[in-house]
Amino acid sequence: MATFGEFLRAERNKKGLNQSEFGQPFGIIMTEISKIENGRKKFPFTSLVALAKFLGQNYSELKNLYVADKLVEEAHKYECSDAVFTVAESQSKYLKSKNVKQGKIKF
Amino acid sequence: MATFGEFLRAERNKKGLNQSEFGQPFGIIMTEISKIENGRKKFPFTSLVALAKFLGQNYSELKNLYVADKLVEEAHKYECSDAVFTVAESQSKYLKSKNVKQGKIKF
DNA sequence: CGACAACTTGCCAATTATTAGCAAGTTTAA
DNA sequence: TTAAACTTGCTAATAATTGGCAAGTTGTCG
Repeated sequence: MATFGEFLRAERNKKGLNQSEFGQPFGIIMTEISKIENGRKKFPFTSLVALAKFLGQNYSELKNLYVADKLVEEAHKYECSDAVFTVAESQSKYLKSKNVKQGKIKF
Repeated sequence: MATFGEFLRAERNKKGLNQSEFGQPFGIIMTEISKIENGRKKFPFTSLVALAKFLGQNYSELKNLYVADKLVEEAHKYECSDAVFTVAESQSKYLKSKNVKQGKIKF
């Protein structure tokens, strides 16, 4: 499992495109693609649906990869052990069960 | 496993303090503590060490709780399933192994 | 029903973070 | 050495987060 940037670079190479060509469909210029592949900035979330189509991949899975990247960055920023992801998962489950009980189906 | 805000509120109640008193040692006024307990804004990270001491708790565990809260918020913002946390963990492990191979011990 | 303490929320200005794009520099391969 | 592909530094614009005050709730006690 690679980072989102590395994943993008691999997909781009599969298609034999350079950064300029790859960015075209999303209106992203070469230098931005470079920064994205190198993890210096995020792929714009608003283009993620288009990206999934372009890559012929499942949107939800792609989104998971995308968001996971952010989570990892956050965890490393705070120098957390990987245990933090387990804690997060149980907090998430807790929140959902709480909201179900309160009738807030919004999850 | 509760949210960080709920956790704080529980700890405060254990000590029998009101929000004003609880915020005192960290220089945080009542309305801010309220927002923090209700998850409307973050406890300042710069005071987390002091908080751990004040609560007599292990700093790393407290930090995990604190950061996990952020991760959950992010995951929900993007409407991700809990699978995202597992993906994140494996991405994190991948990054670490990659950095070890490159001699960057910085994790 | 007041009155008071404890708490929540809305709003705003100020700080902080993130972004897009260009310019300049680096790498790679012929 | 040259050119294409890529990376990085810088800056102005945009977006996100914060602290604090004011105004509004809630809950309890007499």
